[in-house]
Amino acid sequence: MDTVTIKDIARALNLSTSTVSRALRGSYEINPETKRLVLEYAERLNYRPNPIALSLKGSSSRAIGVIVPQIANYYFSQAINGIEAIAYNRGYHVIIFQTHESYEREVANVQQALARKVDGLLISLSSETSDVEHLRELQERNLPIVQFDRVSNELNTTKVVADNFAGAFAATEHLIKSGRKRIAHLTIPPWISITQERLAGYRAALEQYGLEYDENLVRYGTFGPDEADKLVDELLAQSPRPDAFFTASDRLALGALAALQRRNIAIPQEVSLIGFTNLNVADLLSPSLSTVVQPAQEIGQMAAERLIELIERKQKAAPPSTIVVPSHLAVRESTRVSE
Amino acid sequence: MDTVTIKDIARALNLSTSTVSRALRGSYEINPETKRLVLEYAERLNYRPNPIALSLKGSSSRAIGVIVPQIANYYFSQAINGIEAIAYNRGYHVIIFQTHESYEREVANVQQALARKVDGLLISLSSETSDVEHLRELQERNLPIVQFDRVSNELNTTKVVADNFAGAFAATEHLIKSGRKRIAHLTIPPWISITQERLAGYRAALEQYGLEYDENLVRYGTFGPDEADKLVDELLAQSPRPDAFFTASDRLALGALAALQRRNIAIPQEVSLIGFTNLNVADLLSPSLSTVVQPAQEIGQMAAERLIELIERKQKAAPPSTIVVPSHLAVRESTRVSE
DNA sequence: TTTATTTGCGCAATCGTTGTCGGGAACGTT
DNA sequence: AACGTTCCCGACAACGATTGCGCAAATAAA
Repeated sequence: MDTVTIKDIARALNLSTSTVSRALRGSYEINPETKRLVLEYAERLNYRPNPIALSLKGSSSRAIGVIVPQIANYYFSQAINGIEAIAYNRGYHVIIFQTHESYEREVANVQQALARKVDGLLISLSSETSDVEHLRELQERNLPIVQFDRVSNELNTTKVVADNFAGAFAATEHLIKSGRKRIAHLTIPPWISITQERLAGYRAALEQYGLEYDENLVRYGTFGPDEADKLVDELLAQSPRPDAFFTASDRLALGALAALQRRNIAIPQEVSLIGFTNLNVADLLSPSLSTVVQPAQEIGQMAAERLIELIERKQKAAPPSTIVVPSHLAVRESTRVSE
Repeated sequence: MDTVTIKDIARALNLSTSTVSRALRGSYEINPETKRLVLEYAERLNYRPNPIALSLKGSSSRAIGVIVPQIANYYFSQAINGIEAIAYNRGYHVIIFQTHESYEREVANVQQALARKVDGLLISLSSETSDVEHLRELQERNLPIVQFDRVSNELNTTKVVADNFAGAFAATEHLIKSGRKRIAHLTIPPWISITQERLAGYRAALEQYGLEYDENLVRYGTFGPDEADKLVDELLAQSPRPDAFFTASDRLALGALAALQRRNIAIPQEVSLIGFTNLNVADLLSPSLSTVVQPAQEIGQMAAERLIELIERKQKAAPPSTIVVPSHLAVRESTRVSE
């Protein structure tokens, strides 16, 4: 009584549903005149095919699942923004799932996405995830998957990531060139892909400039609140004290900034601070925060584009590859030494 | 071959699909023994009912649609976070739509949500929306709707909003009490509900403290980028010059802050600045920004709770009401005058 | 005129699940 | 012995759309 179905059209035009269906999708074996009639009537009634019926029929659901640790995070919300923009243009819907950094919820979310018959999955792994069997299974069932940001190399899928190595290298190099010698690295859990890459970039820069890598200067946070305080304390307790902090996430950067200010440590006079973040307010902070800028939205866009290509081309799509989106250095007050 | 259906179970146990279906939902007219058999087998095969088939069948899709202007906005991403948390607990999925502040896309999104057979809709109107016929129609079709944040009073639905009047009143009062006399109000488009309420709070405070309301001090922005600059210029050009700015959104607050700094106007010495925002970095800005804090996540949660109640109780749910979530004042440096 | 071929369309199955109906077996009641 | 009840369960249709198959009429070829 409510929404128009193919049956309504068939009844009204005294045709069979098959004919209407074929007319609507322009099958060659329908009389042009009949076709016109159907099309006009459908237009007039504002007919829209029922996507639920279509998914049930087995074709596609025109929905993609997006699994991220947390929506209320500037990085991910921007990435989702990019994803949604592409998906919308291509006629797909986006169903969002949050893992809240929990492996269990990630597995549950993957199941749910599957049950919803999403045509493909975009995922950024939770910090707890080390085992990726739940994804491998999907892959074997031929569900298109694209990983982004936090990816696992155990999984042979297309991946879209920022250039973490180069970004970390550039940040570290910048600190070294501005005269810093004991550069601490405050980062996220070690088993996450981006942690490794950033750490590698950090080490490579140290090495290139003849500074020793001291693992006591590296601290791994989780994603809990206010843990930066503790980590900063531990690092400051060392002697000689670090003269620079390189942090690997928004939260840690802000946490470190707040922690240092609370301890009345002058930035950048006493210690420099640079973040690997995505904050749009970095230059309004006090002091304005130097950052390695990640193109979150672009990453989301590219991931969505790749996924849709995978969905629509299936077998004949390009083989899994890793797309590295460049990041760039934004130098601001927090690392500006005037000596 | 892939996912387990009720048919597989029926075949394996030599039963009919009807019986299996009934056994699974514990119908009383199934032999307990049979029931046990079915349940066990289903458990073993990890059977999950196909939600697509269920939605087609006409019952519920266990999905709710969320329509917001923009995900990459701290307010909305937090609200969505709250929504998702509640939805997840109650077994619902969240399908996200962005309007990008476009009326046309809002209408399209509403249609899409409908086509997806969402069980209910949470919506925060786009800034372009003045006509709400597209929603009234849904309402007449008995689709549960809850409006939040940017709501229309043309529509008799449950609404969840921050206490915009009280928040604006408190902000204005605070500025007045700290000695400000010409308080400018930088706000969002006038036809949005929250604009009206905040404006009313602003006016009420002026009136209560015997200050004249000057409409030249009120400027309406859109949601475009970098427009704050222009508005700030216009306001500063007046004489006497405003000695305080009260802004109504994150973007305007940050824009005003940046604009004032670029003009080398000292905050709070020359002008005070207070925002009606949801920024988590407000106290790390330079100067730290006084704000009226909106409980975005809580608003999302309450909206989701109300919606699900509406969905599950249908007719016998509570009648539409407006839930006002209190906001509070956070005074920081940007309004701290030491005279 | 008879036989092929094309054109245009309908029938029925299908996807996974549920609701309506009805029917056989076992039991209890006269 | 005949009838009425329960108790369990299966057949069938339906939700909205697609699709393989087949069939009739019209046209072309023989």
